[in-house]
Amino acid sequence: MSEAKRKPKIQPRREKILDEAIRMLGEHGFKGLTVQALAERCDISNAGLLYYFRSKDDLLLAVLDEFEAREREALKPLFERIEAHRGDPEQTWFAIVELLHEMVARFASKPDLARLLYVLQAEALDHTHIAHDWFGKREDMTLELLTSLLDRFVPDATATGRRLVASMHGLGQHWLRRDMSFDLLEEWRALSALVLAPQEAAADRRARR
Amino acid sequence: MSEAKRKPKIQPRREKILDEAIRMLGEHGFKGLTVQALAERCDISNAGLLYYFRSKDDLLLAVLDEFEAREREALKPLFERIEAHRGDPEQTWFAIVELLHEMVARFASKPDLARLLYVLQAEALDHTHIAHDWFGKREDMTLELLTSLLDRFVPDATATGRRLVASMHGLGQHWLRRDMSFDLLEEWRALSALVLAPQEAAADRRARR
Amino acid sequence: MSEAKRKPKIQPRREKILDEAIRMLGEHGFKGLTVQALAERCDISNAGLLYYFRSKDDLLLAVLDEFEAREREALKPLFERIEAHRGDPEQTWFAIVELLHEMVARFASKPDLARLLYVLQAEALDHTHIAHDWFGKREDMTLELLTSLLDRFVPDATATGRRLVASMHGLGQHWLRRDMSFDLLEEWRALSALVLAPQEAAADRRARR
Amino acid sequence: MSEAKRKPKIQPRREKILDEAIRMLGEHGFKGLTVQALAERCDISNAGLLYYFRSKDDLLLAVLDEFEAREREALKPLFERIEAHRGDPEQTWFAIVELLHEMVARFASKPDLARLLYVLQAEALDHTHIAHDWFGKREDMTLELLTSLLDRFVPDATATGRRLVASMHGLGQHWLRRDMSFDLLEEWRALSALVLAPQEAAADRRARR
DNA sequence: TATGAATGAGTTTTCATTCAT
DNA sequence: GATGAATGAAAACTCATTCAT
Repeated sequence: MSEAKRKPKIQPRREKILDEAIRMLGEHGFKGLTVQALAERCDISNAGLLYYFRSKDDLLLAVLDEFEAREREALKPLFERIEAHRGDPEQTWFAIVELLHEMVARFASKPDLARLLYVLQAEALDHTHIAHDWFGKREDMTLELLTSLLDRFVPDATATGRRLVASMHGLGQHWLRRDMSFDLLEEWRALSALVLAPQEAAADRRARR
Repeated sequence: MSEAKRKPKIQPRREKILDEAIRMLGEHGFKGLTVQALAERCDISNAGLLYYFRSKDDLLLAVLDEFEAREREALKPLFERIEAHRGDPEQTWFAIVELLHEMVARFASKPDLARLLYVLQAEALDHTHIAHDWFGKREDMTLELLTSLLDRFVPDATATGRRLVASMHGLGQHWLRRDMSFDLLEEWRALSALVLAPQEAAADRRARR
Repeated sequence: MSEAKRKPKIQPRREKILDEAIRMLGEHGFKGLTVQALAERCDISNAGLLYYFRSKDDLLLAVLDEFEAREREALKPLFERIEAHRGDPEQTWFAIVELLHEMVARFASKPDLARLLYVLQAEALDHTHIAHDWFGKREDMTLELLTSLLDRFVPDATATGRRLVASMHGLGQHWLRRDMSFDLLEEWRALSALVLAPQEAAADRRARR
Repeated sequence: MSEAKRKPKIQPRREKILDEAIRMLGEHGFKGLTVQALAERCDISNAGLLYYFRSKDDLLLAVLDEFEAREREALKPLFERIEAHRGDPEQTWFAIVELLHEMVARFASKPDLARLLYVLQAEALDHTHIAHDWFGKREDMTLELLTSLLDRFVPDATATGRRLVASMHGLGQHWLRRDMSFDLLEEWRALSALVLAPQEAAADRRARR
């Protein structure tokens, strides 16, 4: 019974705010979010919210870091698997494909996160946007990661990485814009297969030998 | 004489405002744009600007329509060529590929327009955004267009159209995010080729016969 | 009759605000003044006031400049008289004494200005205060002015100038603190006479010869 | 043993706060001081500070009383000497002059205290300021004190007292405003000598007899 | 056509203060 | 004694919009 009482406090305030902020940022973007509105949704006062995050800017950065931490956490086992199969190219390849798939699966299952990412990313195209650099670095890292993963399998790993990133994000946004009315995962499987086709073919050949 | 008079105002006020608005909207988005700032850049007063566009919302819609009109105008000859080659599948196919290429070429040569599109598109993911419907319709139309064009060549034209749209926009955004540091057209040629590969192959086969 | 109608607008808004600001700044200091309160007293909205002065800081600086301009204007004939008597030391001396007297007379007749000066001056002791530099410069100028005026009559003009400035301000503040309950001018005449006593004596001697 | 324990807290919290408050009040005035900022400098929490002083207002009054207590303590021997020499006018006179000198010497050696006094004094010109009455009383007492001391030596003791107070404070403020760039004590000796000149002369005459 | 003046509604942020622990 | 959490009230400033001229 004491558990029942504790329930509403199971999620400490800070977490609650971050959660709600992710949702609202995804809906209205950073400029469209008002501290007031966020506070209301968290059943806390305006000033109460700013007790946890000293400013709206700080909140944004905190949300972004939280977002990335969650992402990293969720993808961690996939990276480990890739590492584990390092000796076996075929298995590594499958692991990489699965990683790409899982990245998209995350968004498909948590559209809030997807919206957050795409809306802020576009807003942050503006060089004066507080999150501009954050997204710049993130893009760099993603690209580097993919490049290093694909390096063994692909002639121009950079270009292939870029194509994957671009089409993945493009598809994700398109999916959101169409109100999630098609099967994102299915489509991604097809599209990524096309992007990786030459390599698949090569892998195929290798496998048949 | 009337020409002489017009000279210093070669670009009438309304045009000037639209032009400047395109730039500024692309930089800061709709919410990031202030009437004041735009007016200043146009050497006009706050109230003066709103004489031309009754409200900030109206201005946005006007910009969007202007944008589409220019787009349509620029792409018109391409559509006409497709129409003209209607009888010859191979020529039609080439015309379609060239249309796709030209779409991207437009953005590569006018990054302002590209920014405008992507920034507003993301902002408009918000269902309450004034431009939400506009972008919804635009997406529908683009998709329908591509579907109808590809219908004769592709088994699942809808899916292929979607893939093209998604990867095109994804690549465009990626290009902006990377500060236009790679050759967008080159990359798009490669990526679109991959997306269209099965069809290319079929077209190839057809051509050899 | 049209004059009667114009009456309430005889003092344009900007002037009205400056006037009221002088009063309120003198009462509560800069930090104690709220834009809101000032706006109310001027029968204008918060935002309306900031239409004339872009920020509270700007307002302060404007007030200070206005203050100085009025001061300069009021003292101008005195300076001219000093200049006019340049050839006659005795007359010059009387003119200087009268200038000092008039400086104080201004404050005695406009306690608002006196309060403004003293309150802000103390606040601006803080090096980070917006008006810190302004008061620094003003002090320098006053000192230089007095020094140059006294130079012909006094061995250490700098020290004498300092003593005059110090005792003048000290007396003025004391007068305000005692709710203007004594005759400021009378006291200043006596105090300044003491400060200038050695010179008076010398002048006396000269005169008797 | 209890001494050993106290060592790291040689200066108990309350003292520390008062000390730091004197400094900060002197820098930014009462309105410019934030409880938060003061607490930080004292390595104590916001709420912790208000445990010692129930409110910011209380703190101010406590600081003021502390200030006066220290002042009284420091000047005590001087008063005693005056009292001791009561029978000998010449010695009494010298003791009074020394008292005035010591008052200024205190400020010269502790500019923090001087700033505190002048900044708050000016702020408190405002009738609604919490310390307004405190400073009113203080001024009264100082004046009464000087008047009673000078009464035996001077025709108009009130006026002479006023002149001393005024020029003393005026000089002190001027000294702070000029960033303590001249020798305050030297200047005060000269200025006070001028203010007391007629009496000095009389005392002189008396002494020669 | 165009503007100067003005505003209502809202935005982020600050601050003294409270209270349960 | 002391603190973390929280708040109500207010502050300066912004912004789209209106209106008389």
